[in-house]
Amino acid sequence: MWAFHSPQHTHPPLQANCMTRSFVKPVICSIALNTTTTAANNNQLIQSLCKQGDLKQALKVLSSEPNPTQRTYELLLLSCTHHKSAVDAQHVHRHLLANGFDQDPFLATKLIGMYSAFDMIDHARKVFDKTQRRTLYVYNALFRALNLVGCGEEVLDMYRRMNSIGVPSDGFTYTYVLKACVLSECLMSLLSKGKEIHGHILRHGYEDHVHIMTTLVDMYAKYGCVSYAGSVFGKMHVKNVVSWSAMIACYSKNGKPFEALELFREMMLKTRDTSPNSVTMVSVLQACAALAALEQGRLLHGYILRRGLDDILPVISALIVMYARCGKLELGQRVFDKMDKRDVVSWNSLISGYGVHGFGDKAIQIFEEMIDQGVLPSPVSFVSVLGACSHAGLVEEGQRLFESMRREHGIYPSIEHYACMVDLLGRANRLDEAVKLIEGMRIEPGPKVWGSLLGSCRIHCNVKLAERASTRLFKLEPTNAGNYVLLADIYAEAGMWNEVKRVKRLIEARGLQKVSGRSWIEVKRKMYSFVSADEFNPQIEQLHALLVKLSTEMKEKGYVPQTKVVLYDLDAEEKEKIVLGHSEKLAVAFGLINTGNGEIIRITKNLRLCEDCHSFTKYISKFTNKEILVKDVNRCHHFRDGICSCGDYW
DNA sequence: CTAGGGTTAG
Repeated sequence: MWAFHSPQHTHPPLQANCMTRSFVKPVICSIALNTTTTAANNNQLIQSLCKQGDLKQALKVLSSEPNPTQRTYELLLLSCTHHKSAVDAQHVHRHLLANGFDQDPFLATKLIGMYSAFDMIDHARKVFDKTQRRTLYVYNALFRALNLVGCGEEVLDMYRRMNSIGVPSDGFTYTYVLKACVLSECLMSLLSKGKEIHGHILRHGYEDHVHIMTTLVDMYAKYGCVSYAGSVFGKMHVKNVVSWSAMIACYSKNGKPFEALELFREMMLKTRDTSPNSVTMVSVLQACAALAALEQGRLLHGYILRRGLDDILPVISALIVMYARCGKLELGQRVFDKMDKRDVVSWNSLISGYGVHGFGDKAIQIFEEMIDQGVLPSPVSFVSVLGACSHAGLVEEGQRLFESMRREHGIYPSIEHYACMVDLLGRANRLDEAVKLIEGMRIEPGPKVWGSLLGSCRIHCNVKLAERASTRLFKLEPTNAGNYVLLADIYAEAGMWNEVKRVKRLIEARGLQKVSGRSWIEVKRKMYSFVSADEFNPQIEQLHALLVKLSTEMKEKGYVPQTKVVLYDLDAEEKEKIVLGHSEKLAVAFGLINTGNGEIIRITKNLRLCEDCHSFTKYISKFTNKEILVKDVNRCHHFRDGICSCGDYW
C-alpha cells in the first residue's frame, strides 16, 4: 500500500489587521474637525479608509479632493468590489474619467477586473475598447474576465488580433488562452487550436513553466485526450501538487479509475515534498467510488482524518459518495450525520447514494428533509432525486417532483432533467409518454435524451422506436460506439441478424472502437481486472472450470442461461459458452476462490449488467450462500440469498 | 496588476 507521509501543517502568517486599525482610527476623527486638509493628506486618507473598509467615508473625502492619484483610484475600485457596490463603482469610474485617468492602462485592468466581479462583462469590454494603449496586462485582464463568463471564442479571437499587432504574450496569457479552448461551445474545432497554442508555448521556451504545463494537462484532460495529457505530464520536469492532481483528475474523469489510483500511488512513493491535498483526495476518492474499492477508500478516509482534511465540504461529499458506491451506504450516512455544516452538495451526495441502491422513498425523504432545513435545492438535487425515482420505479413521485421543480423552486428543467424523466418513464415501459415528453420539450433534446430513450427501448425490446431514436442519436453523436451497440443489441434480441450485421458494419466503417466489458474486484486491497475470454489471465482455466461446474449444478436448480444478449447468430450451446465467459462472472468466480467465509464479494462493471450475469449472480448468491455486491455503470446490485436489491428492475 | 487541479448527475 501507499506509504503515507505524516502531515506537516503550515500555518499562514497571521494578518496584522489589528495594528492597522488602531493606526487609522484617530485619523478619521481629524477629518470631521479639519476640513482644510492638503491634497496629499486627502489621498492618504482615502487610501486608509479604503483599506479599513469604510468606503462611504472614502467617497465623501473624494468629493472634496481635486487631484486624486492613481493609487487612490485603485484602492477605491478594489473597495467597491469588496463591498459589491456597483453604484459606487460607476461613480468612481466617472470620477477618474473626469480627472484625466481615462487612458490609464493600469486602472483599465482594475476596472475590467472590477466589472468582471460584478458580472458586468459589457462594461468590462467597453473599458477595453476605449483604452488606446492596450498593454499586455489590459489584454490579460479582459481574457480573465471573458473566461469567467465562458466567452472562450472571444478570447481566442482577441488573442489572434493581439498577435497580429505584435503585443507579446506572457505566461498568464497562455494559461488564459488554453482555458479558453476548453470553454468554447464548439469543442472539437478548438482542440486543434489548443494544440497550436501548445506549439507556441514550446517555441517560446515555456516548457518548464508549471502553471502553463498544468493548464495544458487539464486542457487535454477536458477534451478526453488522456494520452496527450499523460505525455505532457510525463515531460514535466517540475511538478507540484496541482500538476499531480490535474493528471489524477484526468484519469478519474475519463473513465480510467485504475490509472488514477496507480498515479496516486506513484505520487505518494516518488515525491517527498509534495503531499496530496483536499483536491487530490477528491479525485482519488472518485476513483475508489468508480471501482468500488472499499479497502483503499477506507485508507484514504484515515489519511483524510490524520491530515485534518475532514472539514472540507467537497472532500466529505466525495467520501459519502465513495462509501455509497462501495455498498456501504450506512457508512456514508454516518459521515453525513457527523458533519457540523452541510451544503447542497453534501445533501445531493447522500440522495444519490440512496438512489443508486434503489431506495427511492428514502431518497425522496432526504430530499424533503433538506428543503425543510432551508437548503435550496440545486438543479443537480433534482437530477439525483429523479434518478432515485427512476431506479425504484417511482413514476408518479418522479412526475410530481419534476412538476414542483419549476413551480415551487423556480428551476427550469435542463437536458439532464428531461433525460432523467425519459429514463423514468421508459424504464417503466411507458415509452409513449416518454416520447410525448420529448416532443413537448422547450429546449432541443440532446444526445442524453435520445440515449435514455434508446436505453429504454433496449430494456423493452422496442425495435420501431429504437430506430427512430437512433437516427437522431447517430446524427448528434456519430462517434459514440455505445449507441450503435445498443441498437445492435435490440436487433439481436429481436433476431434481426441482417440488421445486426448492418450496424456492426457501420461501427467498422466509422472506425469506432466499442468499449469492451470489463469487471474489477478488490481482494486484500489489490484490484484485479477481468475481460471476457481473457486468455492472458493465469487463473483463467481454474475460473472457467469453476463456472462450468456451477452453471451445470445451478441449471438443475432452475437457472436458465439468457443468451439473447449475444450479438452473433450462433447456436444455443455456443451462445451459452460466450455468456459464461462474461467478465463479471470471471470476477465472481475469482471472488469465490479468493475471499473468506462471510466476506462480501464486491465487483465493479464498466457497462450495464447483462440479463444473464444478473440472473446467474442471483443463483450464485443462493447456491454458495455468499453476499455479492455488483456496481454497474448505473447503480448497485446487492445479491443475497437468491434475490437482488434492484428487484430485477434496472 | 493577473495564473494551474476538485464538490453532487444517468
